[in-house]
Amino acid sequence: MIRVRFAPSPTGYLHIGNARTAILNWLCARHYNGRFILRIEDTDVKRSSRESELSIISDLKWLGLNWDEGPDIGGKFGPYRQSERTEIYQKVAGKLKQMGRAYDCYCTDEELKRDREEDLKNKRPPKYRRRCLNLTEEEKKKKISEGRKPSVRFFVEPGLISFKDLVAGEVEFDTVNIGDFVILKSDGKPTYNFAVVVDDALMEISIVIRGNDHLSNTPKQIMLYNVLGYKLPEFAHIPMITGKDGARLSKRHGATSVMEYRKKGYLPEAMINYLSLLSWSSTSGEEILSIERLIEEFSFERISRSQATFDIKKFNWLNGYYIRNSSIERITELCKPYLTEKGFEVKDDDILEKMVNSVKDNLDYLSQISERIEVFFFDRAKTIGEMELSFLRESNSRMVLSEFCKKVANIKEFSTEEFGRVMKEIQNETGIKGKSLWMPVRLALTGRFEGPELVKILEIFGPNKTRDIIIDTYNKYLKN
RNA sequence: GUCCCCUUCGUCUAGUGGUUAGGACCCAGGAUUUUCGAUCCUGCAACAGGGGUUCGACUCCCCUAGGGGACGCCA
Repeated sequence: MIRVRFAPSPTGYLHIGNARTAILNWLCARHYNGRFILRIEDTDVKRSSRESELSIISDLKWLGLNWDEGPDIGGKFGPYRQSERTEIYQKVAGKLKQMGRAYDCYCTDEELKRDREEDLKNKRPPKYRRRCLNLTEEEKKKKISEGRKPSVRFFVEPGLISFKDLVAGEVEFDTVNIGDFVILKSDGKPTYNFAVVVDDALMEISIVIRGNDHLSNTPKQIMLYNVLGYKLPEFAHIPMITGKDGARLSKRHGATSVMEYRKKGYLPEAMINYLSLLSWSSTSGEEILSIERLIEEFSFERISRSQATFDIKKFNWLNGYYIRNSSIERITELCKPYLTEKGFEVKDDDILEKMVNSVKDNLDYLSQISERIEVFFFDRAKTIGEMELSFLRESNSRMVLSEFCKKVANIKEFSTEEFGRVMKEIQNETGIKGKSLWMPVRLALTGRFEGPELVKILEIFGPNKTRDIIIDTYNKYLKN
């Protein structure tokens, strides 16, 4: 049974990079019919919060990633929150101390920092100097009486650690480059490198899929596995997602949280599809892939080793594709909150659907809806711009519109068919056609060069209102 | 500074010794269109550099350069 896990730290919103890690874990679990476990790594008391945990869970659910065991639903390997497993870590750390593979360290942050800076200044790799390795009982007592609380460090033995990563391939590390690292902080909480090993082992995680930034942590963890006699899992370090400058995705690259994209109106299936395309490709070469296809095609072999740049343009394209191919009912429903926010209320759902449908094919993301269908709520001919106005004042435009007004003024029951017939007449009589013929009408009606198709506006406004607006605009700007 | 990873069009990628180096996004042009867009078609554009190995290297090896990551009582 394949068991994989996603283990976020609840210190903020779900990050795009973490979301991708979650997706890959989930795809792997579903592909192999294994179990997907959610574990909360909240050992940093200061930075972790329940709000973050809740928002991460909410985003994961929105993406459609369901887990088989987790803090909210339990499971037989629980608890699934590290803050609730403190005694476990302390017991294991105690065992390590008994084995002589861990020891108390009384160094203060300041002392450690000073050593570090000195190493860096002398261009030496910063490494713990084992100041507390051979402390006598006297010295320990003295430190304690000074009010120092010890942390616990793992004793690193020299040697070569190598393993075969499912993505990175064969990797080897020399432990001389690794200092004795802290496994238990002075507040009694475990550090990441310690907790992750204990939990992954106890929760019987069989494949550890995580970001490539953890690759150099792996030898530390393998030492722990070995000393503790735990069964080693397989490792799969997936390439990181970067911004345009090649550095890991961060705030300065723009939106980095799933929440932000969610709010902007990106579709979850588009996000999963796009993120799965980063550092991975289908054997078929296709890029539009359903969740089912992604599960079916998941394979470590097709995950590339190089980092990928997050490209918002391609994401927009893909999201637009999904919007275009979703039902008008769904899109309309999803658009409602954005319209409400702008005060665009439409009682009749049929009309609203028509409005949304008139621009549905042009959206990158849903929140664009309000500006796109603004034309139906404002008389935009009243706020016409300079460029638009000068186009309207060209002789062709004047001719088209004056003819239009003249022909239409005496028609009692104006209809859509009538509208078409009148335009045809104008075309025949003046010889003006195409853009020159229709743009004046569009401008007079909407005040803008672009917008929904004219027929669709006509359909929503109705022939009479359409006519009235055009005549008004003509009278206002072109009468003399 | 030390260690680890990476390097094909601007971006995401295909490619596992012999290909006109393919696709997608972007961009440009055309078609269509009652605007923009959407759609269809066409085009632009890449093997980081240098050594090997080989009859033959994008592909295998080494070096250099560049990028990224780790070296925290953050995860």
